[in-house]
Amino acid sequence: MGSLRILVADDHDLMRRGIKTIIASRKDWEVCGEAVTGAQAVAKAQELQPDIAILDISMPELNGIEAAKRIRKTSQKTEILVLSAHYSDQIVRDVMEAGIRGYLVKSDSSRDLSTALDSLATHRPFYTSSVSEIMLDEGRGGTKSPLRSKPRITSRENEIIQLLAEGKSSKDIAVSLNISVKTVETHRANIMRKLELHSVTELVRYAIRNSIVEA
Amino acid sequence: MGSLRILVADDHDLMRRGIKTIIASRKDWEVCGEAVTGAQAVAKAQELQPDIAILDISMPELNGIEAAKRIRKTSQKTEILVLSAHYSDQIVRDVMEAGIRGYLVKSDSSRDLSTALDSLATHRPFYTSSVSEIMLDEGRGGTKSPLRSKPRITSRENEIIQLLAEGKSSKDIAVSLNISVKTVETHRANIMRKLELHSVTELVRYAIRNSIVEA
DNA sequence: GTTATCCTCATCTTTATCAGTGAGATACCG
DNA sequence: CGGTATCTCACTGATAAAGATGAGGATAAC
Repeated sequence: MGSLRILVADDHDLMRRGIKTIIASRKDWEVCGEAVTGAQAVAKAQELQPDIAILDISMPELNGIEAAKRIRKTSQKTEILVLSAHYSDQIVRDVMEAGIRGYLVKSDSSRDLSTALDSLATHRPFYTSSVSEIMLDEGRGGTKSPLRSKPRITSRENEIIQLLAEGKSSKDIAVSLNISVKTVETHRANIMRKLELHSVTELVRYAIRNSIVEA
Repeated sequence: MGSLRILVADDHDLMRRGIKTIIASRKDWEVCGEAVTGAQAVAKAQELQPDIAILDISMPELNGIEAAKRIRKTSQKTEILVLSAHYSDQIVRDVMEAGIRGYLVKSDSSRDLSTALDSLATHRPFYTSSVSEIMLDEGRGGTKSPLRSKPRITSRENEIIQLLAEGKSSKDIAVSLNISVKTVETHRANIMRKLELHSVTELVRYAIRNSIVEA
């Protein structure tokens, strides 16, 4: 038996409080840990092996999607629910690709959070209706599916997009990731080519549109 | 007598919950109303005349700053506390210019929210330390100019901000405005200095935050 | 009519980005 | 095992941006 152990990761203290009130409303649910950054979420998930991890998409250092991918490797039993401030097709695509089985927008009602947790507790996926529609579209395997035609952006590339959009230079990124500036520049070039962008300006707008960072 | 009546405006249900738990922790505080959009916040403030209005900056329809300006007109006794997702010098300036006496970043601890409410309840302003530093900087040398800091961006500069944020290079802009590249670069430098930005990345985010362009 | 602001253009130096190409290492998959 | 993808680092070269200063001309405000 035992209660459902939940890890809550969000950089906003007040948001974590809001989430915790929902969890506290059920006797069989408990918050086993909290995290403020994506990296911290990964570490705590590995340590605590929670039943569910609730991850905000927009977190410093490592965003929720990337954190989710890593948690899936180090803590296989953990179901993941991601929260994003805004809805976007790109996020949905990323969420599905990361094998995340729960997705909520923060403006959804908190009752939806309960429902989502109930679903994940019994290993049933939970997506809001808009997300389900996208999934059906993808499933049809249409040659013209606009969501399918986009090139694949790797985890490392996404990480670099985030850091670039946060205002860091190639050199800054090289230092913080402990890799060569040359490598960062190669990633940059690949990102630009894949997304058909031609300046950091366009890249920043891409990142904001897709909630990789906030404006 | 009577308890402190507080209006809570945020488009995220979970965030409102988080805020409400803080308010609920004090017997002499009560939530007298909630709002999901800026326009709704203005209407409810006029109707309820709360002691304090807590406004998220990023709300649909009407942002927190604009909502605050209107509330100050229709409900003079209401003290305003704004919350923003991230810290920015520009927001601080806007906040001060709007005559808002409380400012918190969502990543601040929820204990800071209690402290802020305590301050505003007794009509003392509350700003986090980083904000206070800006204010001191601004106040220095000007007896009556708390807004001296907000540099005026000229129309030509705004025009160039927009074009930059749309992804154009200095040369592109020079061509489309029929001026020298050197002139564009001077404008750029002036913009950067005035807004305390240090890269196009930051400039793009500034432009998006201030609705000069869309993401 | 002097002041202040804005727009304009310039020189100079240093650092960063963009773009193309190649290539070794590792890890995963069928 | 072989193929594919990813991450890593490098070289070369062209272009752009960042930061500091100076300065002339137009215009509107005091």
